[in-house]
Amino acid sequence: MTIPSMDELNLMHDRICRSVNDPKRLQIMYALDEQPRNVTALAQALDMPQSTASRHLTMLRQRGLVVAERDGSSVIYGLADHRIIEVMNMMRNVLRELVEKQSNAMD
Amino acid sequence: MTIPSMDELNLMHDRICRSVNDPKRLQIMYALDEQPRNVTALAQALDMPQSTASRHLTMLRQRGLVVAERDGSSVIYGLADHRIIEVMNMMRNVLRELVEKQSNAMD
DNA sequence: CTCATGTATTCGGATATGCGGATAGGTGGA
DNA sequence: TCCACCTATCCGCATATCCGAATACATGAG
Repeated sequence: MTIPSMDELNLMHDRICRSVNDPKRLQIMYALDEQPRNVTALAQALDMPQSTASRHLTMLRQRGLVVAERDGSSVIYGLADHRIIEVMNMMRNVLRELVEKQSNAMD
Repeated sequence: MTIPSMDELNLMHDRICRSVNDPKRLQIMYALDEQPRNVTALAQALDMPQSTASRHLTMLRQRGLVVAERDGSSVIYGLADHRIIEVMNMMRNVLRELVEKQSNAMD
């Protein structure tokens, strides 16, 4: 894997990093990975206003991280690619190490 | 790996997602992984103002993603954990799939 | 002590982002 | 066609983020 060009970095930032740069969106993606849902159900499950859930879903959908499928009058949202979860889980692992190092530094 | 709590998501966002949410910081981390450097050298290599490089480095350092070591009058910065690169590379892979899907969708 | 060099921070201003109530728009059943 | 329900968007406002020149601060050499 070579060193990425600025073009690739810009694209990566715009599509993925931005998407992941909000705790509620992280929460939404984990929830959708666990179980696809419509906006209302998602908003209720995560205890957030419908407009907030819809806004985030629209954003994630535009970036291609989330997929929408119409089902009657509602729209079922699902995760486009499970590897997004793997990316986030890897970030969790890195985080753990960071926190650990930080505690050691207090000695 | 269990579903993360909001606390963990907030921490993850604050420490890692935020750090990664800027193309120049992505660039900086790849550069430091390839070769630790001082601020001036880094700024020159990446063709950005010294103040910009320093500001980003300070930010990454506070989050623990980057490590600083004094060497005389200069400060050598390096990547704290190579797995950060792995996270970014995984994002690149996901990105490729997204872009591919997007092209197919144009048929 | 003074200078040269490298680093960190300040500053004003532009831009981006998030929020959530209110509202408009779409969909299917009766 | 009317209604109930679900979804998307609008709006005003608050906050966060980034920039880069200028400036302050730190370090080591002479």
